[in-house]
Amino acid sequence: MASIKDVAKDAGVSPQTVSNYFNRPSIVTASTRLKVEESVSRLGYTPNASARRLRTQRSNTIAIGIAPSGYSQIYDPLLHALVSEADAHGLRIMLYKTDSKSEEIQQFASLVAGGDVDCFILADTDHQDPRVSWLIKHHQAFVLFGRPWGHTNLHDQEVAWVDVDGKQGMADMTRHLIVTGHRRIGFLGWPDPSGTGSDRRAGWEEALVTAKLCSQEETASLREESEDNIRAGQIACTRLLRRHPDLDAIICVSDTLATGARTSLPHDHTLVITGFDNTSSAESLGFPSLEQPTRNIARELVRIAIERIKYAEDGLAPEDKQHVLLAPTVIAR
Amino acid sequence: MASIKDVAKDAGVSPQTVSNYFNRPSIVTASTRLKVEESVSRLGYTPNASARRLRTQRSNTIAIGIAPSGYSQIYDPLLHALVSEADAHGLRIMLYKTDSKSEEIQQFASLVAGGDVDCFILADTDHQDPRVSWLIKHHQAFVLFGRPWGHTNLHDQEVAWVDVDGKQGMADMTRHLIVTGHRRIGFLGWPDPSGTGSDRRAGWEEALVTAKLCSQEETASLREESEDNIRAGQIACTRLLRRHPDLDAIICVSDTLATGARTSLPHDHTLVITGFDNTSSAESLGFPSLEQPTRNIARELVRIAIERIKYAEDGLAPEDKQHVLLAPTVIAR
DNA sequence: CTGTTAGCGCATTCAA
DNA sequence: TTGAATGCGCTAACAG
Repeated sequence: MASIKDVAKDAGVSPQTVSNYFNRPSIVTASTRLKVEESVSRLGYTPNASARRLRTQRSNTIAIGIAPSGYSQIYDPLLHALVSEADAHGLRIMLYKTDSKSEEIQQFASLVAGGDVDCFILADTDHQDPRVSWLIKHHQAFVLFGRPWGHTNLHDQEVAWVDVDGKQGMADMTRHLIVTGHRRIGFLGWPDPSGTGSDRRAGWEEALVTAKLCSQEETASLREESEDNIRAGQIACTRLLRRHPDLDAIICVSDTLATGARTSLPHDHTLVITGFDNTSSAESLGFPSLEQPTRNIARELVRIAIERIKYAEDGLAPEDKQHVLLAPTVIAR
Repeated sequence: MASIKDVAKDAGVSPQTVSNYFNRPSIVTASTRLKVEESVSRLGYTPNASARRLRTQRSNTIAIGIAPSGYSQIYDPLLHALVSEADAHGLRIMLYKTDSKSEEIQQFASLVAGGDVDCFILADTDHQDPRVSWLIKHHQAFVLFGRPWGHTNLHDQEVAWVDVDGKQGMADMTRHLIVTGHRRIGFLGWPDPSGTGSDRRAGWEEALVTAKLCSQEETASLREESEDNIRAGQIACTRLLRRHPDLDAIICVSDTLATGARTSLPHDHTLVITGFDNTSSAESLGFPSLEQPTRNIARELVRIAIERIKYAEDGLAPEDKQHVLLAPTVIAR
């Protein structure tokens, strides 16, 4: 494996010049640059990342925690988009395991001390999340995917986040149903407390009340709560329809609940069910849903990650937005 | 950030002893070990991974390529399982972007030269895959997820792989249908050439013929081919049923096609549809499916990865199986 | 069993 | 503008 010395020897310059060629090309003479360039390509030289990391104390790596089994907030398409986006900025994505929040803090400690990671992306944070406290205390760069619900100050400059505007999306979906002729629109949500759940519900409520389709008080009766699984969704949907047989649409907080609702109805039922996430279930069962702006989420996460790394190192405060809310897209079906 | 020297000073031993404590604990006296242990925990010391990598010339990292958009063979649950399994062996998972096979080889070159990766896991390889040739030529450790279909010698010791035994799974599913009273069992598959597709189809054929439910020649009429999307599955299912209205079950090569088939039928239709992968669609639509042995796949991939790394470095030939076929599980519904 | 010496590959001082 | 020295943190040899 060729090292910087081999290249230097081959090009007839000092190792330092080769280093400069990569890191500060502007200070190398054009003619020298040419010689180095040729040697580099001839020897197929690539700088050794570990050595560079040891020297610069920077890993150029973003770490993402993923829960080993079942549901994690970082969904597959987002991971793809993140890898692509990170790659475009010369950053690498590393995965680490997180069974619990306390275990995750252990991982932070070892990854940081090991010099393996410059910035963390965490999902599913809440009020006074111990992980967030730990990261702030240790001046470790991080970005949240999802607002830290319940955080006293959602716009705390120490806590950067990117989130999907569920309220906006649900309001858009509600308006879509209204303008396509629906008048009695129910809602299937998650039980409190759920920041994301309340936010999404608020979108439905506001759009409904604004359109004067019901009063604020009535909304409570037009909705049901359910755990996020198909069977529970079926039951909740049945309960809701028993109370309000006149509904002509039900907006669900997730595709999972929408799937439950859909499958609890006879196939030829005209009731419209809508979901959230536009998963393959939504496509297969043919119900409308809201699609997350995955590409933009990744772009913003990486942009902010880079700024946070600079901030953590040089202490220079980031100028651009550190709190980004992106609206999902209505997929009509 | 505490370094090995700090720990050594604190514990009153040499840095080397601290190093031994971590890497060859057996050669350190119990009493010394205790002292070191205390200092380590007091200072919160974690070895610097970059320094260790530079020194040992090993990254302890497995790289997985993921396609930036859309479908990749490495599905989400497998990624989770891999992270968990790798963690248990002190290995880390790194993701890299792969738009095309030629781009992927570029990535290989830079990741290897940068000392970032010890072993690659690749999916979706075929006959004379240029990526595989490159890796072998450069003595780079790798494992395939999925057999290299068309490879002259599937049990070439240079090419290790882990795969799911689709044929076995499909045969199991077919037998499951037979013993639960089905006699006319059709098949919805992918168009040739598809190694995975033919393999799965063979499972259905063999089980059917073995049970003397039809002759080998008849099977050709009992099946339809379709691209792997829902709409195409609906159409193919309709076509098949027009030809064979007497079918009492249809085995599909994927949950996607099964979803198409299922939704093309009236809700109260008694025809049984089965899929492959046991996705949320299978659960939501309530059709039987085959579940991939994710946990075991991850375990085998990591085990083989470790052996391949040793092999690539010390040249000592791996003893254990380098070609593993794992059967999926029938999820009856 | 422990301590000393040396160097992995690179980038940042300085001096020329 | 280029070259020579130094050390990031660690571990493999060796010597004690």
